[in-house]
Amino acid sequence: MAETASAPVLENLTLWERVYGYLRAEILEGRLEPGAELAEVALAEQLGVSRGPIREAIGRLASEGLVTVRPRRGAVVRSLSKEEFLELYQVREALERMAVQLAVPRLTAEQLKQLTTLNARMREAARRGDVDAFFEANLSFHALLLEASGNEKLQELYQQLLGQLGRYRLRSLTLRGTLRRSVSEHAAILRAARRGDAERAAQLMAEHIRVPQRRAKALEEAELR
Amino acid sequence: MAETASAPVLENLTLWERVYGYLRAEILEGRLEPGAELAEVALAEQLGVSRGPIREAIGRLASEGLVTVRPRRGAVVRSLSKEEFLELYQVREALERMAVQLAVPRLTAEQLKQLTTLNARMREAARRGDVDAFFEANLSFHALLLEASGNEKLQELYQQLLGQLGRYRLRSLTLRGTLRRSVSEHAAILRAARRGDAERAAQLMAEHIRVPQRRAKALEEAELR
DNA sequence: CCGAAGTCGAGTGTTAACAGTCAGCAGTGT
DNA sequence: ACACTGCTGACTGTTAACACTCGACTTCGG
Repeated sequence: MAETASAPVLENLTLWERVYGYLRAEILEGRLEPGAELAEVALAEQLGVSRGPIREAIGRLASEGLVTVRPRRGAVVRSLSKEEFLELYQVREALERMAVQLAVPRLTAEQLKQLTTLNARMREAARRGDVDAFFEANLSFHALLLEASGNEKLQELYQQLLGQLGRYRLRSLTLRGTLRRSVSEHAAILRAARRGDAERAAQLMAEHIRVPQRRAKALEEAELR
Repeated sequence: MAETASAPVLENLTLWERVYGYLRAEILEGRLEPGAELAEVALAEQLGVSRGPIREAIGRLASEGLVTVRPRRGAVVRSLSKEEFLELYQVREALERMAVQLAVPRLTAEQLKQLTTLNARMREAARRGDVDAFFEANLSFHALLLEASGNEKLQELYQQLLGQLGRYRLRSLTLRGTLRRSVSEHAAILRAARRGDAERAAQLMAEHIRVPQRRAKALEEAELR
């Protein structure tokens, strides 16, 4: 799972944990698409383990919402309906609003600088039209705020949520105008944060996250990638 | 296995699902206290199944935060430190604030009436000093708001969170003055809701949930029940 | 040609046994 | 008395095999 190479940390993970990490990465990085079936026997042979650890890994993934198990009929990679997608986005809004509110009074000068740098990188990527670089910096920006909240449970739930949402990317979000708007919304959040106005920053973040929601609401089911 | 008697619903659940339900109830209803060990062999014998389903059930509970598994050293019912308790409460604040914001524009006259009735029941229980009745109505009040939000994922996470938090009850919350204050905060939320002022209602709910947080923050670790 | 009952196979749910690990304890040496 | 080493038992992690379910295909009757 994203091995930080050259780390001779002796891998003391149990088998099911490694299977879990493998499957999770396969799903999050899109090699297993929504709807794909997870056959226990096939996976067991492919990975060289028995079905026990496979089942435990799949159970865990199901509990986190990445796969759906239909009792006696096998597991499939979960696919989200438009309604489910919107619901998850509302939860994200709730969590991230709270994260900002908690983070603002705790932000160090160093963290503020990092956030500013990340937003500058996004502005630059938007100017070049480099969508991938934009989204990467964007992810870091939001992740840094979550980290700065100091609430580990909040971070954990947020990461889990992103895992489910991240596989779906709205085309309309890659428009250049949309990218630029996103940058200026971030800037406004940072201005409020520098003033120490947590309530205002949180409010702006909530509105910022509502933008993709409105876009998604206007889409047909099929357009959800 | 913990059959809800006189429910002839043909139980088509798999074994591990029933074990899961049994253990979950044991934990939530306090028969298994935080720190208690969950020995696989003992449970298997006690419930008349093999260790497989037991392991799957425990894995699921771990994923939901009700138990902690220490690899190769068994599972124990999770106990929360003061810091973890506070973190979870902040997450609850985030979710419930969002629930109210979503619920207010959707509330039917029927639901508003139910909420008013529940709050009246709480006022009456507070007057009598009937703490149990108070908390029961209080739970229903909050649950109804979550339901009215129309967001199933939000409800699911909320219930999961309550499962973790519910086992710890702060003594200071049972003081009569605290109960009365809670009732009037609910009333204020309902007034804002009737006006259709979602933002204000959400704000009041957030503050309402911050009260127990402040109480908990002032406590020593041991006093957390 | 169409529908219903029967059969078969693939795959999941469950079990029992094997293998390895960790905590605790006894014993030895300093 | 104390620390360290090596054993032992209990328990978890994993495996392979058995049992049963459900879907798909075949077959038979109308």
